[in-house]
Amino acid sequence: MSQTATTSKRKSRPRWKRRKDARHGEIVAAALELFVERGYEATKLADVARRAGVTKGTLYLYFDSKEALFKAVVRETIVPVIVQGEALAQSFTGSASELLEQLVRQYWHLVGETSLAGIPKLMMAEAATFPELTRFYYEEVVTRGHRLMAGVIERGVKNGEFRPVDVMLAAKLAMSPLMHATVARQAFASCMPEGFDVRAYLNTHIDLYLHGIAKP
Amino acid sequence: MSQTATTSKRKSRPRWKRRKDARHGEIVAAALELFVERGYEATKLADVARRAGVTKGTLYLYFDSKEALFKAVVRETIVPVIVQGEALAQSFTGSASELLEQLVRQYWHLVGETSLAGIPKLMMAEAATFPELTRFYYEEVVTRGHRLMAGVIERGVKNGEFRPVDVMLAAKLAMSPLMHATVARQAFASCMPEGFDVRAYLNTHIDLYLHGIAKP
Amino acid sequence: MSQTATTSKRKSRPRWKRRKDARHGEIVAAALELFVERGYEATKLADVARRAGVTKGTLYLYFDSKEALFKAVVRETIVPVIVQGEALAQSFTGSASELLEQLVRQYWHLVGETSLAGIPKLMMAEAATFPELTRFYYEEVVTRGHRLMAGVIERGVKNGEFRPVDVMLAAKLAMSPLMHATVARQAFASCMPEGFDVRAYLNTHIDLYLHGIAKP
Amino acid sequence: MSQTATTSKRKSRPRWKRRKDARHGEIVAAALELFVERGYEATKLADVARRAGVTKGTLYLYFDSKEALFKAVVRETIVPVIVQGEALAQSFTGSASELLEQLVRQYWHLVGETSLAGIPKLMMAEAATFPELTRFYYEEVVTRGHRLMAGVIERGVKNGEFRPVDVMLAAKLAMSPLMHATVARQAFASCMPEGFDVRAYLNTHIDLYLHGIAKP
DNA sequence: GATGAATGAGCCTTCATTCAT
DNA sequence: CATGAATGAAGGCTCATTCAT
Repeated sequence: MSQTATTSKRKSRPRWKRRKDARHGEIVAAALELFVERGYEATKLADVARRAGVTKGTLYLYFDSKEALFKAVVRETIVPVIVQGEALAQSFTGSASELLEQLVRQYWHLVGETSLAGIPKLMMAEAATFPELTRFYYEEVVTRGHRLMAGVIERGVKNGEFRPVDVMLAAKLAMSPLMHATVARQAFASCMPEGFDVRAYLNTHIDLYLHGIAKP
Repeated sequence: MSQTATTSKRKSRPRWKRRKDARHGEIVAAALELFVERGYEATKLADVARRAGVTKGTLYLYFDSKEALFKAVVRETIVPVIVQGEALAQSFTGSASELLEQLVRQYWHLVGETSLAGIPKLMMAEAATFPELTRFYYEEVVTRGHRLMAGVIERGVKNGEFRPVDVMLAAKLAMSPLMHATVARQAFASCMPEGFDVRAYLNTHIDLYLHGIAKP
Repeated sequence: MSQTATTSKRKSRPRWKRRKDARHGEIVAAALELFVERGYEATKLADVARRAGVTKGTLYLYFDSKEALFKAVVRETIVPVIVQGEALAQSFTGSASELLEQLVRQYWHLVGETSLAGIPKLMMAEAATFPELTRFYYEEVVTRGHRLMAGVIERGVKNGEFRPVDVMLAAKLAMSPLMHATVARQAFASCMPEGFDVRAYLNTHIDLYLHGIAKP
Repeated sequence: MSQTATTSKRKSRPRWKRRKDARHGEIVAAALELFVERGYEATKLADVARRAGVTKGTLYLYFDSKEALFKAVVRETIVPVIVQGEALAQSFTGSASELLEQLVRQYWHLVGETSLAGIPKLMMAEAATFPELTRFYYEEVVTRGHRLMAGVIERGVKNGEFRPVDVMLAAKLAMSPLMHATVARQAFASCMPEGFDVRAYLNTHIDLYLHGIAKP
């Protein structure tokens, strides 16, 4: 809800443009929330519009159709994740174990705990409806994420920290508890009134996993 | 699908009754497929009817509404899983490690590989729409499953096979790769043309997990 | 609930026939109630069947369609009224005033207070849907009723009891408070919790009317 | 039918705002005609829309449901009648007999002869379906109308024009021929090809009634 | 004669999309 | 750039009617 861009009038263009850009973002944000909450079909454009503070007609000034909006939501929301992931990969230093732990915790910090957490659930739910988008997501997010993790594990194997394993499978197994927690948390939030102790869950995962892969 | 109704014509009634009993199951089966494929909202009752080999009106002889059909699909499909889970629990003998491995493989055999695999994905996708059903599922399936696994792990801890761990968290972590694979497979099936080597995935999971939890 | 008709076989026809005739009447009675209560369109054949103690299919053994059932209900129910009216006409003795009063009271006794009271309301409501039936009703019931009353009034005029009036109009005016009360009572029953003092209403009507038409 | 459907779209688009205000009334008018003609259940929203010159969907921009439309039709149509009735009551001068006659003729002029005449028939037919609306109608229209008439009669009794009578009953009896004629005319219009000489009917009613109630 | 499972046309209602203002 | 009235294509659900048993 970043309102009023009425401050400086110096640049006449920027004003509008900024407003326009803001609108775009506000609509995407509203749509993300609703798509995650209710799923694609059950989300009404009227609700998206209301939550974004515009009218239905306005949506069509920014997006061609509901489908286009959905795709934009996923694509635009996921891009930062990819970028962050890549950045993370390059800044790695230290042992493989430390990196792996860091990656796991970072994922939760950057995705699991933020509004981005809805995206995986959304993709699971709507994959069949948007095959092309799903392929994009699978390749640019899932696979890339796995490769990121696989690289770390490979380092560990090569430098003798880890046992020799199929690094791609090991990467998937390092991620899957995260993925599942992300998705399940969206679904079962209301069933776990006392919440879900993510910290302990992550600690245990890292502990078990690193013990499991460590060279004896 | 179509049952042979050609058995015996002794009783005059059975013909109809058998048909009627069969219909229920056929409709549920058709609905399950479509709900999993497309989600609740996107599934049209006309399609369910067509796939079940009946007309739209007939659905209402068996279910009060689309919502009721959905709930019936989940409940009736999930009950066998619960029952099998309980049965499995009691037939356990052998070491905790063996049991854990067996449980993991059994789950995949009985759920991951069958049409039941669609249910978890369905629940993830539609949880917010059916809170009551979600609670039922969470308590009768998720939690029960976790407890089953937790019991095994506790055995292992007590008899010295496993390190002392939070058994409930450890149980969740033993299951989450399975859950995630079940759900992701539904969603990304078309993205993995060469399939997904489940056997290797399970082997690696069991290997890593048992190494991770084993007493040094 | 057809019983086994295996007891006495002497008269094969009468037994069944009686049952069959009874069915017919039970269905008509059930239909009358429901048509009056809810109107033609809002009355479901399933409800008629249930109230008559048969199944939907059975209705079609007795009536060709919902429309046919409706017409039968009106015709069969109204015939006794006509017959009684005719009988009444012939048994008249006494002064015109007495006859008029008697007719008014009889109408209420035979129609207004019985289940026949629903018919006028029904005809008012559904007249446009069944023009042919409406014509039948108008001619055989309404007009005939008016003529009956007109005859009495004519007697009164001729023998000097009543002022010279248009007998047909006077007849209608003698009846209309009855008709309106009959119809309104059906409609507003629930709005008049203390009931509606019909006796006083009739007394006042007769009093005013006879004073109004009496020769000064 | 009676209306010349001059609502056509000949003219190039009128102003939206003006259109929107008009739409409401046009829909109500179209619905009134059809509800009266066919009854609530038999009236299809598609027909209402067509007669109002809009599409089905548009109806829902103005009314929440078919039921809401029905209630609006009755309420909005009946309010003017109530208002006129009240106005009439206050403008009364002259003898009670004159007032009564005036009231009777006014009713026919303002209701019996206009499109409002359909409302009483509608309420008779659908009362059971809309109890709340019926109560409103009974209290705000029927009872109020009776009280209006009762006031006039009471005046007459007090000033010696009329005999002492139960004024409420007398009021009902002054109105019931009007009510019945209103309703019956809707129903039996097609059965009275030569029409129905309302003038003579009203004259006779007034004549008989005033003679009947007059102090001897 | 009775049954009741099955049908399918049709209705109310929703909602993504368009377009004149 | 924004609006919001209007559209029309479905979709869920009902119910009169049929027919094999």
